[in-house]
Amino acid sequence: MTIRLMLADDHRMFREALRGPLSAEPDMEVIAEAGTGAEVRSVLARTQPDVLLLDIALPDVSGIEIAREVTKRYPLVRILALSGHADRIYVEEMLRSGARGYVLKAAGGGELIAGIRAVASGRGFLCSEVTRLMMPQMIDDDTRSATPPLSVLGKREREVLRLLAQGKRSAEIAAMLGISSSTADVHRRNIKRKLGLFTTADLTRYAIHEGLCSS
Amino acid sequence: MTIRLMLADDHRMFREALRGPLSAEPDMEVIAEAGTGAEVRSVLARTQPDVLLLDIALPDVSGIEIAREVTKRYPLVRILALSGHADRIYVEEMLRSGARGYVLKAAGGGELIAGIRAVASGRGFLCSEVTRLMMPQMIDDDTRSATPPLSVLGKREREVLRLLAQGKRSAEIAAMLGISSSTADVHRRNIKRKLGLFTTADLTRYAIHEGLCSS
DNA sequence: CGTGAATTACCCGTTTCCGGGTACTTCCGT
DNA sequence: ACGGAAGTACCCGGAAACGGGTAATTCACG
Repeated sequence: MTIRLMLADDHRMFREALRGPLSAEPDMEVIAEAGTGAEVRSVLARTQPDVLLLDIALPDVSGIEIAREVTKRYPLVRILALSGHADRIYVEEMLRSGARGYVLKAAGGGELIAGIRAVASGRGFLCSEVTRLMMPQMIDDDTRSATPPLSVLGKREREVLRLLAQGKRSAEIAAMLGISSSTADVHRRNIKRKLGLFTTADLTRYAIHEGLCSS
Repeated sequence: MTIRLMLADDHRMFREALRGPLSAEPDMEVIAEAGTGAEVRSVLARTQPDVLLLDIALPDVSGIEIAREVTKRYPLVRILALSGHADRIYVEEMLRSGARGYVLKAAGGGELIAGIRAVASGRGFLCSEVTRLMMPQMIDDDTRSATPPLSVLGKREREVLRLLAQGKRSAEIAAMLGISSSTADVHRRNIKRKLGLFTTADLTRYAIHEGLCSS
């Protein structure tokens, strides 16, 4: 039985290069590609693969959001997340959002193929490095790994965080959002408390990391 | 005549996938690979390719720095930069550091192969999107594009910037570098003046963008 | 050798961020 | 209906950043 694949990654060179080895597998066929979240949506509206290889960092919308939508709208499509970075927050969030597996680009093609087969047959799959990363979960006290997901913040808090990371001062943020500067300060405090962060640089890095703004 | 290639990119999956199409070209041969700057150095010490395909974002050291070293130490090795991002600052800096060409990963394999051939034969090469990016050079007034390269900062200034972006306060930076907090403040002011930036968030984004720290 | 930049260090007053607290309203889930 | 969280807004004093200025030393380059 043939596994129909779809590749979603903004690096066209990568997609093209990957098509060869995957198509060479006797049980695999690449039926579609997409370079942006919008393209993923539009392709899926017409045809659904068995397995969606989804890069977590699409240029227009995060892989997490796409994974949520796809899982909800096309529950038969199995998502295998692809990432350039070993980062626990992303792994957890992607799995929570419906991905069945997670493979690092630092892994070899062999692990990718094994992952595709695993999720196609209904199992989960984590590449070996991600498995190792998730292992010390109970004892790892590293602040970085423990940074909460963006979802702990409310809508307003996310807005304020984005503007802070863009370099706006409290007074500017207040003016932009039509609130007082006291309120902007309160949001800043709440954001820091919830994320366990301290300085504006910490907040900025977090915001970039979560895709709220770009560097 | 065969062009001997070396691939330097931290994504093993990408390197593996790219090897196939490149080796299939009758005039090309992939002789080496590297996933880190350290590996690039150690491989080059033993053997030099004709063309080095160099990803600008290696995990341990920036492609800019590697390009500088390679250009100085192995002037016969021609560097073709590979990047996931169309960003003028990087393009200019890589070209200044000795790269003969620049190709985006968003480009197709065809442009990569054309680029390899061009630099192997002594010409320069920019993929079409990068060419377009460099075009409006004279009229583009966007602050973002005008942000100066990291090289405008002195050694100390770069150290201070890195620590600022990591969330350290002036007093902490002073203690860490063995200087007074006044001096740390002066460096901060000079950095802002030179880069034309204002807030700590601005500095943090810049530092991340320049590869001085991660998000 | 002279000059400019980098590095070091301080003065000052102002603004912003920060962290402690207070309180009210609205919305949503149980 | 009730409770908790989000959103709004303020009080306070202190810390840190900010931006104006001063100055000295060292180093690299023409």
